[in-house]
Amino acid sequence: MGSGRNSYHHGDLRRSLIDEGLALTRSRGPRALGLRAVTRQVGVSANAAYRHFANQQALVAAVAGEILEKMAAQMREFITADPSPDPREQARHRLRAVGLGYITFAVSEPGWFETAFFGTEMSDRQSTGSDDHDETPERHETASDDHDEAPEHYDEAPPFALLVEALDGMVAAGVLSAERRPGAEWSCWSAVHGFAELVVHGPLRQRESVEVMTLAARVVEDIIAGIR
Amino acid sequence: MGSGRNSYHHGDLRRSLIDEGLALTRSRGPRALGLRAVTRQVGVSANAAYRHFANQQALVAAVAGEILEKMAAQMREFITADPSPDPREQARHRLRAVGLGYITFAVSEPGWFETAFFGTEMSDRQSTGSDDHDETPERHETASDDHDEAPEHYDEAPPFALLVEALDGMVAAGVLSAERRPGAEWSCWSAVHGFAELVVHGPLRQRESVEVMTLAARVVEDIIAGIR
DNA sequence: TGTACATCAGTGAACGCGCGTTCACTGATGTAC
DNA sequence: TGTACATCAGTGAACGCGCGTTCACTGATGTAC
Repeated sequence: MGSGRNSYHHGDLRRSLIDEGLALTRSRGPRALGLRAVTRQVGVSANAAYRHFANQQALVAAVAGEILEKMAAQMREFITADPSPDPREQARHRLRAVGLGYITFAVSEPGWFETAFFGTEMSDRQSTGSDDHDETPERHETASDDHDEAPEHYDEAPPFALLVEALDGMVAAGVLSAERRPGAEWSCWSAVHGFAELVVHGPLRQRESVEVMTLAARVVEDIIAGIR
Repeated sequence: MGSGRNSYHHGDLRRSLIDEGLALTRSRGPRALGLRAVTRQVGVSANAAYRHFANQQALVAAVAGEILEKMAAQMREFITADPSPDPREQARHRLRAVGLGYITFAVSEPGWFETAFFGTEMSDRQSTGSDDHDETPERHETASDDHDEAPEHYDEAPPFALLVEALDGMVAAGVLSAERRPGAEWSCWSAVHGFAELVVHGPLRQRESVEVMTLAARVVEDIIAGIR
């Protein structure tokens, strides 16, 4: 039951594969996350991964899940730095922090950012595959493990949860009206995610990071102003 | 000089390859756009493409370029339907149309949408490749052709140009202040592009298209309100 | 109008690559007696 | 404490695939004389 122990053949290959997956995607993005590439890095035969993951997709999902946790952690860090005692300003700060945390993570870890979305996308493509037999697709038995796995849909992901909380907080603090609340998450997420894409894959790719964060602040201000 | 003529071996293979590239990406996205796949579809040997494109990337760029034109066309269609005689309302309508046209294109042609960005991204990754010899990289001689090619950076792309025009129009109509103008394109593009991503690859993927367009309208309204 | 020729758009085969996955296996481990 | 055994995490080889690109070539074309 002792977790880490290198007592056996490898010790904890599952953990190592995920860690190596994180390393590979961090520097080279989701397309570097192949079963062969990961096992090669770890120094294990290619099919050894099948003792721990049903297939490549399962590995990608596990890595994506951990990345989403890291992203949420970054966002929480931004939230914590909270100067104001005014609850209205606190609510605004919180929403701002959620947005800027999201963008900061994407900008500083583009490979991870891309993988998080690539991974979650992949994992629900599987349900759209064939049209023929519509029997229940044998819910995967891998569950009940820790919180390692990626959520099935990424609107259940931790970063999204933080956004929802922040918006609810805006309403509670009376700084966003209740009837403007529904749908506000899509405006916020769109602005922030779109900006991240423009920086990571788009025309803002080459810009200095100071400039990028200035523009990011503008985008976040604009969308917060806009949803009210 | 007659263009279409099936007078020779193929007639106009370059055109056919691009058309087939459009067909493939339309239904199956950018990853379906391989040299072998395209030539196979056209019914020509794999290496025949090299008579018309330096490499795969050049084909992708050409296809992406045509997609951006189609996207701009969609946006112009939205702009044209202009009911109001009031220039202030016209300016707002124009900006709204730019955003909704962009989203509509992405939603109705997700494969093309993805390809447009994938393609333009690919084509400037080449300049970031090696660090050793910094001699001038032999500007590609393919130029001087028609407007077939993709712009080198996609902030020069037709859809972006339409956005810039719309924002300038807002200032001209006095409905956006001059000092709020700089940077406004990034807020708008972020919101609209992000929303498109959420629909095409993200959590809004499965939603009904009526619902999607309702949400889209909200996002566009919010960001237009926010930039002022 | 007829013939020789240079051009160059296409062919077919091959190179070398990396991939996900499956197969029959081996051999270290913890456990039951 | 010592031995037999079932378990199961790993191995190594192979299957079959598709890819981009290069090579030496062929043969239809338009053109010069």
